[in-house]
Amino acid sequence: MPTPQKIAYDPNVPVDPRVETLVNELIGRVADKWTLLVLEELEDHGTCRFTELSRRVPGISQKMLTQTLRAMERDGLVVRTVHPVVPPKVEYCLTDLGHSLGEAFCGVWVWAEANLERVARARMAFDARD
Amino acid sequence: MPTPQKIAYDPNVPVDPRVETLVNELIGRVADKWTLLVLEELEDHGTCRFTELSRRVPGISQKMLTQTLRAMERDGLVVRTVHPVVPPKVEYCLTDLGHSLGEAFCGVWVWAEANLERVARARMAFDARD
DNA sequence: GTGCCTACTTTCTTTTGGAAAGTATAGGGA
DNA sequence: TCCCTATACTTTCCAAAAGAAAGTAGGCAC
Repeated sequence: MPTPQKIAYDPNVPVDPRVETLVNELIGRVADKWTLLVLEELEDHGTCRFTELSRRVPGISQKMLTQTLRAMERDGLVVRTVHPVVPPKVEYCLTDLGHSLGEAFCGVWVWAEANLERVARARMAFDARD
Repeated sequence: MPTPQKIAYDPNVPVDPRVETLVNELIGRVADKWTLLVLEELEDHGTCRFTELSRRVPGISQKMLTQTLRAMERDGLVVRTVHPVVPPKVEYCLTDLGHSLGEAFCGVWVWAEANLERVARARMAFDARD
């Protein structure tokens, strides 16, 4: 292990550009509307079934829910458990990694809630120009 | 002001569903790949010109850069300054609000850098199944 | 005149997303 | 027996969004 793990970002330590590319790709994958909403739902309600999620996540289509859950499973964020019964029962829950991502995004939820009004005012001001 | 501003999320305090809808919408707007990458660039390099940004943000097209910057401007995240010269010179920089969003996303960057390998391993394991 | 510079805009094509219908399977009711 | 229900998808079709590339404006150097 050549370097100890960093805790916070330090702009004075240049990052290996290959690492930066990988980080950008991962951020692009993970910073997705549906991934975020599913993550939040699983954080708040723990283990969920497919239909439960599709009811809880506002506006998601079944297609996007399947895609999002598969991608999250592949990335190690959720575990998918199939119970071989009829009608089918499939449960999804967060892994430790998924939970840690949820915590990392926590600041963004807090920010959004705290700044709703500021953004609304900025939009009104912008739209009123000209 | 009916309630004091919350600092952290408390699952025991139910949130007004209308507020939750607005927060979801705002998250959906702001948690966008290009918004994040532009935000990072402006955090790291301060004021930037259009072409500079399009060079620095990997893979963005001019069209998406314009769209992203306009949306960020409308939301009060960046300021756009036009210098009436020829050839044109337009500078973009973060507002306080934009900077605070950057800080809120900081946890996600740290998470991504810290967990690159774990995600890579999860993907390999997933792809090796069957 | 021709070309150059920047910050876009426009046009066209490809990719992605959403809505709705279809699939498989077993049990229960008429 | 036939039909209906329930769940977790998959498929199909169409609209919306994103990407690539070319076009625009307008002063200045040559």
